[in-house]
Amino acid sequence: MNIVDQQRCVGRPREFEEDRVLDAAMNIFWNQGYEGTSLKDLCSATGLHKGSLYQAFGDKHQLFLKSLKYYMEQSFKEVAASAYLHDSPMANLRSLLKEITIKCIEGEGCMVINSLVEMAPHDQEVKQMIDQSYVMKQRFLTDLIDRAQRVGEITIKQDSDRLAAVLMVTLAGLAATVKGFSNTDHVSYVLEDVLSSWS
Amino acid sequence: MNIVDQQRCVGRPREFEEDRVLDAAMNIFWNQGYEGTSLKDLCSATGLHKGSLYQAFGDKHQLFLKSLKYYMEQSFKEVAASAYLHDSPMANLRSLLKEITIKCIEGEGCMVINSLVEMAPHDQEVKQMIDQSYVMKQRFLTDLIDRAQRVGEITIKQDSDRLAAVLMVTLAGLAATVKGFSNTDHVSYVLEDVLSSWS
DNA sequence: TGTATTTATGACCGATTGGTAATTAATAAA
DNA sequence: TTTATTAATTACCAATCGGTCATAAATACA
Repeated sequence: MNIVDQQRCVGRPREFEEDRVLDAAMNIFWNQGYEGTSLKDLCSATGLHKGSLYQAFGDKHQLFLKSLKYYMEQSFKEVAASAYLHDSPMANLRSLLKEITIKCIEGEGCMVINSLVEMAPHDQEVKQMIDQSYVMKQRFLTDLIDRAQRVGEITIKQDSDRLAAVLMVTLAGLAATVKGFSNTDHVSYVLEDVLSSWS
Repeated sequence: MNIVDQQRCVGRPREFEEDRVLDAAMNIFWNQGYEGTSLKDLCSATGLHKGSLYQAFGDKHQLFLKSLKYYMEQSFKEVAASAYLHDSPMANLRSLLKEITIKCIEGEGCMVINSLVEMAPHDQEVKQMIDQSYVMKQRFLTDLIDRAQRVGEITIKQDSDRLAAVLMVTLAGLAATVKGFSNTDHVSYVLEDVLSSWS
């Protein structure tokens, strides 16, 4: 019944771009957490009044879920590309991890890890979202490690699955650790050190 | 002027043990975070009315700081002992990490990492407390690694400082990761896998 | 030019927030 | 027994919380 490209053309037109609002909401949730962010904060960050916010995105919790989803999509896009720059799988892995590290330091953490720590134990929807992305990311890493192992760039003494799990935990640790450090030099080396012990 | 062991003996005596209240407050902050815990929560957890809570521990933030300090002391005591069980430094390191992992899974995370993620960027006092304990713990690990390197149980290809930093980040990652997993099998192996690549 | 429909705005809601202060109760010292 | 001192309890506070609703404004269509 619905025509796919049908524009909403009845009634007063929206005065905001949905993605720009989502981006603003994402940033403040990322920075302050769910409980730490009030509707007032969200209004001043997005420039919308709360009535509009509710009509467009639902209540605070729904808006958070949409913000988190938006974060996951954007951050993955931004970072995944750097895993296809080189011929060598190991070089790709390195540049991927380097890119993640940089983004993590720049953003002073990762919204997924923040939400995992704050909400996952008490919020089934958040937990599920994070779990899904976790599985996908770990698979992404496993593939990369697998290829590196097949060309002899990484030892085959350990399973690619388990090496990927190590990386996932290390990345989570990175995202937590950067929240407490002004000097991020030490942190930048950790992933390199982990990789260098795999050759 | 003050006699050290002088009991407070003037006025109505307290009906609670300070440590028991601190333990209850710690547990609920640990579980729900700072913003996620209300005074009502704290009252029902401790059994005290808020008037008493304020008189004895100050406001919510001060009570949190005292709870966090209490957590740090208790958890360190509980865990550090397992680093002196064996003759081999590597065996001591292993049992220490195993013990930390178990406690982390049992407690569904670590209050220090929770607080780091939620509060450190916006709370200077929390940040300082965590930073101090971080330095101490890393030094503790560095010593252990150093001894293991001197008896040839760990490769000297990498600096003990940097290996300790890797462990610290991995442990932070562990504390974050367990908050999203019902099945903790995979997680238990991560630290072993890291260690096994150091031999 | 109405009319229908959607959006923007701000007043409004009850509940809860962290925090205070007055009152009562319990003890030691005088 | 009176007095000083501290603790327990509760009534109370302004501010803020997340959320709703009535109204005005802006568009497409008839």
